[in-house]
Amino acid sequence: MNLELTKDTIKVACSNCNLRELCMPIGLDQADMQKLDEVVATRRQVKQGELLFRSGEEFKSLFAIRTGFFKTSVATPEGLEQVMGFQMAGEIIGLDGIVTDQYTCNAVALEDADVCVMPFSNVEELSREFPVLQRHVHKVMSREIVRENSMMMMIGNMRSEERLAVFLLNLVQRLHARGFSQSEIILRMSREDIASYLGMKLETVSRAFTKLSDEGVIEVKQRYVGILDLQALKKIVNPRACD
Amino acid sequence: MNLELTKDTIKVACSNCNLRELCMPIGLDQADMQKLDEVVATRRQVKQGELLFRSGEEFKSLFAIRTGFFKTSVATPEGLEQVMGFQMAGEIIGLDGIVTDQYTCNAVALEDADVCVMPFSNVEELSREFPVLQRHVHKVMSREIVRENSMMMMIGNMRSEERLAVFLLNLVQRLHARGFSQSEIILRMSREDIASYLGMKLETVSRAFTKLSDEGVIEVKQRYVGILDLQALKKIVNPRACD
DNA sequence: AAATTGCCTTGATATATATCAAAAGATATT
DNA sequence: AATATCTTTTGATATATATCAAGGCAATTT
Repeated sequence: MNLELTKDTIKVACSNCNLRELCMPIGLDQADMQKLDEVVATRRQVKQGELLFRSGEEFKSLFAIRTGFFKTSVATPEGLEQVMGFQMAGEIIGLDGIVTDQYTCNAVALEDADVCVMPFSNVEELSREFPVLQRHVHKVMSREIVRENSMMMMIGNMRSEERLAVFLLNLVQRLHARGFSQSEIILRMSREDIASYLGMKLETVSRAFTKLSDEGVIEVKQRYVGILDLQALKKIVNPRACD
Repeated sequence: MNLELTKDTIKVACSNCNLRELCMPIGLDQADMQKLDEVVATRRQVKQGELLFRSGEEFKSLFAIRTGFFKTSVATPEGLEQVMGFQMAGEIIGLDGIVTDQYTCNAVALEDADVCVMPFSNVEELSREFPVLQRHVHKVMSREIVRENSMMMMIGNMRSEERLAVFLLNLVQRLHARGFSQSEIILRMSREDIASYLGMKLETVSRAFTKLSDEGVIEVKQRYVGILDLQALKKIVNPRACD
């Protein structure tokens, strides 16, 4: 494997990574796990505001986020930015590049980040050898398809307040799965980013925040969001089911 | 391979299929092609209005459409239907089922259809043996991710007329790639289906049709749509570029 | 042929969100 | 500390689309 070490690229082993439950297939023995360490060629650091990859750039690798927070987006024909998603530790980005051998998105770090570079040739090679990795890769891609399905549903059917509620619920759920609070969020993205992601305008996002805040469902102070009433938030999304 | 033949299931070889350029990897020799015939276990016929699979059903197989036209959709919490896509000959459906081992969509035939049943275990097994198939599967999934990206962009940013224009352009383009007219479409779906897919209401779709028709860009007679001015239709989507 | 049904179109009105504009808070700069 | 810059909030108004309601058109049934 071509392993070039610079000050920006530090090799780490997936087998020792505390995120392996998120990134890697489960149920591997130590020996296999060590073989799978080879998917990752290098690590790369991305400072806040910097691009991990840009639309049109040649696709070579998938990236597993170790730390940090990313935004993926594309430019619309009119020159606006459409946010496609927000990604955090343990998540894989770059899947959009496979089909045309070019990334279609820009991926920008919303906070200092550290990613594992997984050359796609490594992924494919090891996938052939390890069915469990193969299955894992397929699931990761399928999950992204399903996620986008539900985004389409949301943008097509929900009102602004509901969309914001879904957005916040999804964020806390993912953060909580990573050991963070299930009731507090520090937003890494601007209101404008949220607006684009949810298919609305930033003013509408702001008003939706204010509304939820006035209703006592959440507490908002800049980019801090506290979930005061989780049930109420869920009820906004789905008034029927009161789980 | 478990190959049960009933009156509904007829085995065919991909190597002789006239859709192989759409479904299968390109650049295979005859021998490899015949090996890959094994991805397809059986064929299945689906009558208009019938389901190929339903949400919640156990995921076993992907399906390659040989003939016919499908709609995939999910039910919203409020009991409405959200259309996720329309699929035609040469396209693969069922990818959403991989992640949870259950299909998340309903797939209903909008006209009598004939599909190749590809047990996912076959797909994975042969993918390990044939890197070119492996790559193909990855591209198919990545393409779906990118397609949904652009749907999100469209629903989030475009106005009703633009959305309808994109929809029609996409349809003719795909139909033309399959040897059909590049200026005439027989819509297989209702106005309501289109509305759901595009994130609008059926009345709005109807008005958008009328508008485009009044402007002389298209000709509409029920489910027949004639493209009278392709350039104008493209210009509605992207006023800047006049390609 | 008349009647039923389903789908589509059209019209009138309501409403959610966008747009335009300004002020208020933060953050960074000098 | 004061100034400038950027982000967010809030208000007033405009507008695109949704909603409600009725009528038209085709296909199917009786």
